[in-house]
Amino acid sequence: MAIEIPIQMRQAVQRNSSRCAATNIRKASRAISQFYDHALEPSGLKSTQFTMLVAVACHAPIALTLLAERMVMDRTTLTRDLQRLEEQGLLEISPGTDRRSRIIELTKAGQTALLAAVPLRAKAQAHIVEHIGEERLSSLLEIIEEVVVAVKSD
Amino acid sequence: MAIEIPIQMRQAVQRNSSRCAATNIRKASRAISQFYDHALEPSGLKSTQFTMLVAVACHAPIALTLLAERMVMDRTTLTRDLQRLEEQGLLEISPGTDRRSRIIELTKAGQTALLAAVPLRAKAQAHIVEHIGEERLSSLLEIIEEVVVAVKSD
DNA sequence: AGAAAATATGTGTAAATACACCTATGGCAA
DNA sequence: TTGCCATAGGTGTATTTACACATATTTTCT
Repeated sequence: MAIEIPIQMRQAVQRNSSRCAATNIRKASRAISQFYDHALEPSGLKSTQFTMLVAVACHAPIALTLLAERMVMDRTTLTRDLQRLEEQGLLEISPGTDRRSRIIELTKAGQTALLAAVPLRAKAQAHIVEHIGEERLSSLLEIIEEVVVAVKSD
Repeated sequence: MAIEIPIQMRQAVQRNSSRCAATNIRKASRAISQFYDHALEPSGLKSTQFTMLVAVACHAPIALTLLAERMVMDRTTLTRDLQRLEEQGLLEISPGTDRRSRIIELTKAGQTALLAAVPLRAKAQAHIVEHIGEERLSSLLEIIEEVVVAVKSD
């Protein structure tokens, strides 16, 4: 059964939580991901997939676990994300010399898709820079990196 | 078939994309969500659920679509997130006077869970503040709010 | 009043995410 | 050499997320 929340309690909860880093960063993550998804639509890539292809392009050939660490992402998440990209023919997953490991590389189609998406991403980013300026974008990137370090130093 | 990425192309892609707002904010979102999830574990709430209960506590009684707008979240996402919280007895979803709409309110159990979680969240946040300082947290919150506005003004 | 438009929500489907648990392989020490 | 433990990865399951499409009401206009 629903209850009425006393006004003092509302205010107390709000004071304590309105500056919640997790809440606000997740909110921004949703909004920005949607924005970039729409911007990347002509390329057929979602923003998450674009991010993945960039990471692979920069590090390939790289093993799965190492790539997961670089992306601050759970290894098992990466397994399935990469599977989808492999199904789409954008990258290749092959066993390494150590037969336990999987080596991730771009295919030609993956490289083509990535190069097509790069200017679309740049345009989306330019829209944000127009609104907030390079300075503040730099500050943002700098601070969130510090936050990532902070939450991992635990 | 995998291809080798020329070093110049790697560098070009990396230059263009390493400052990608979407990539970096999603990365931070993953890291921070995990950190808060662990911190909230004793309360039985995940950070997403905590966020939801806070929003409901602050706005209840509120209709679903309006709550979705406040949270910058897709309406249909909220439908299922709220369903789970309802199943757990933490909130109540009832039809409003307009029989199309659903009104969301906290239950007593929801209020109890929320109050138990508030100090856990505060402790998690304190850990971050210790590392980056109040100043930079304020900057972060300010800038991401600007980014949210920027991507919605389209 | 009746039809059309607007509003509020739900469902099917799929991607991104992570945790607990399981398998396969490699390295090292007794 | 064999047996143990560490390392690399995959699977089952569940949550968070959103889009396309469908349904139920309400409002508005003629």
